[in-house]
Amino acid sequence: MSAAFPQRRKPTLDTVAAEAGVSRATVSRVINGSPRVSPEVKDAVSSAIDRLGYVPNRAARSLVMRRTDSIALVMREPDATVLADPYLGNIIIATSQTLVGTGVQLVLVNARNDAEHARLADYVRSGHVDGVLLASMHGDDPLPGLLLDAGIPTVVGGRPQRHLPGLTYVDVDNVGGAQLAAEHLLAGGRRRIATIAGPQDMTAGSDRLGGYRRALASAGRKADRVVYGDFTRESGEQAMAALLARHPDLDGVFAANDLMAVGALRALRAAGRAVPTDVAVVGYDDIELARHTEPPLTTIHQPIIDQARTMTELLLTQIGGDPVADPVVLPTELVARESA
Amino acid sequence: MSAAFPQRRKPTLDTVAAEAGVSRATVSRVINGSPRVSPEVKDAVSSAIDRLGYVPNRAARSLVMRRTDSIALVMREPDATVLADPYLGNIIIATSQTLVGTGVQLVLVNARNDAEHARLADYVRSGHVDGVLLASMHGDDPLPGLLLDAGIPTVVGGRPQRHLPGLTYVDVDNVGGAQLAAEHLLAGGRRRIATIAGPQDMTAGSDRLGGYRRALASAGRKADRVVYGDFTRESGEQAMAALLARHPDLDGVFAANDLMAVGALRALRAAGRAVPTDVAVVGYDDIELARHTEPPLTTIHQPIIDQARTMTELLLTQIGGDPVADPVVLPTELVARESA
DNA sequence: GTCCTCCGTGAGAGCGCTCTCATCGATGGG
DNA sequence: CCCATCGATGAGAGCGCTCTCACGGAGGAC
Repeated sequence: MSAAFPQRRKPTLDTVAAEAGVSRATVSRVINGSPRVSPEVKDAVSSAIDRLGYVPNRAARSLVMRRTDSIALVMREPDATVLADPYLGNIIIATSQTLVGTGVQLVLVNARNDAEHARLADYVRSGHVDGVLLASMHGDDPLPGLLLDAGIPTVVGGRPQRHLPGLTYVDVDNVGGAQLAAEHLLAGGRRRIATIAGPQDMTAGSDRLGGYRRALASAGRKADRVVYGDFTRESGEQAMAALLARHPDLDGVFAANDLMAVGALRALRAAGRAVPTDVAVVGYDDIELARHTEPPLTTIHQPIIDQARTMTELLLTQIGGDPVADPVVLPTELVARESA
Repeated sequence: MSAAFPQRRKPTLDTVAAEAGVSRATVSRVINGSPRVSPEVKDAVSSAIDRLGYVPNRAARSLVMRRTDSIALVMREPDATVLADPYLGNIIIATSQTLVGTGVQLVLVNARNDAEHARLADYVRSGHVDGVLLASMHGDDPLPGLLLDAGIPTVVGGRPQRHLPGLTYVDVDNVGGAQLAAEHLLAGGRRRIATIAGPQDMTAGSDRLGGYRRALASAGRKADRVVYGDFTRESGEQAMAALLARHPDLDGVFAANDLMAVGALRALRAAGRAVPTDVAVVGYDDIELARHTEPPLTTIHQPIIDQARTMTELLLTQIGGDPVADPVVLPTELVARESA
């Protein structure tokens, strides 16, 4: 608003110091809110800053501070999956919103394969970010360990396959959520229940199957009707068809994610089974799509926004010097619609 | 892989120079690929770098280079909208993927209101990024102008309301897409067509209405059946109900986005009209949801990935010193499913 | 009145890098 | 045989900032 001439040479601390008639050190004190500056000098400096339109140079600051006031959000995901599933988009946006007002910037890093992992490690070590948020790790990804060894504050989204002491994570309660889903089916009077499970090399996949089994066990039933999919709609459709062939009498299905549930709905329709009359279906994730299916899908809602916020907050305190916090597991809840 | 001790003090240029027995300047030359270094020295330096696990400090480099090798992606959007619509997520991910391998980093900036705009301008002027990508601008946002004045390379996504000379944008062809949609309805034999238009203070809204009108005019028909929504599903549902009440005889509808089309589908079902038999519906955006509606939605596909890629490429060349390129408008295409 | 404390301020070093300029040895033309 | 030329290398300044330390003056204790 008050920059005298748009394109004159950018003012530096010295420029401001000269304008205000004080030393560079004093200007720095004013900018950083040091209490040891007299009110008059402070005002003089502030007005000089306004007059010149001075903005501190972040590179210079981070060079001497060895801090960058920015964190990286690393996504590790093959392209197609990323785009079909709004999960990552939500994580990204929620993270960025949590950061608003903290003065910390979000750097997005795409590490799709191992080659890019090497780059990434270098990048982080070059001191360009103060900490790292890891989204959607697969299997036994080496990245968390690498970062931990390098002493970079790191928070993982989702429980890592292998627990590393000193590495915090924020997970949503997959076990509890799946349990909720199965209990809902049971409470609805369904007795011949099956599940379309996710890949077992992902914790989301194995935990959800575990929760499902636990619920059935508590009710004194065997959980022996299991077919596996890979979290895509197509796999859900095939799995449902296989389930129907193998257990024609089933009356309830829990799909480990909504996309597979959508596929199941389609297979059920093709087989002439009415939902939920003949077969009740419960999904998992509560994606936008779930409220628009025919019938609308009963599913498990995950607090993605909370997850992103919690991850960010844990990372910031850790960067601030606090000891590494304990892992956090956020509760999930069932959203009852019409499919079960 | 080869860092001797994980946590020794980070090596600097001087460390490497000492290790290799050369001067700091020579090491710098090797790192930056200068041709004026003898092969033997080059090898000696490279191996010293490997041995020490040296990684250049970006802050120091950008301090002297006045370049940061990173760009900002600024999103301007109220929270709710962002999360419901995967558009931004796609733009973000596509941008980040375009940047892979260029050595340029992506910084995400959330400027939700005017207060945050001021911060943003400061942030950009503090030299933390070399250029700015503006996503989803509304109305006559002052931000593009601010950045243009500040001399920051900037590329806008979508056509800005007010054209600023010297500001490039990359748009998808909203006019052409809407025209395609209307022509598809006409080609299908529909004669009593209406449209659910979007907000007219957004170019996507007004351009799509324009394209629709143009198609009808070419066919020698009046485009007088227009109701406005705000791009939400609810508004689409209400708009469709209003349209039905006002023009009970209509046989085709073009909704300016898929969410409103989904609402329209619901209103149509509630009114007992069969789609596409009684009324044909065409949407716009080709969101994931569109392929799962009942019936699957015929819609206009936008090359979002291309848009993000093009924006990024234009920005990079501009940062590289090329003159500001002309705006680019990318073609859209009709995806025929079952609703029309 | 003297000494000590404490507060506000300035001087200056140094963060890790790039780049200009100087240097030095080798090469070649006259 | 000397000097201009050129290519490889080193010395050193400086990017804009923070922070330590020193300093001068005011105020309080004795």
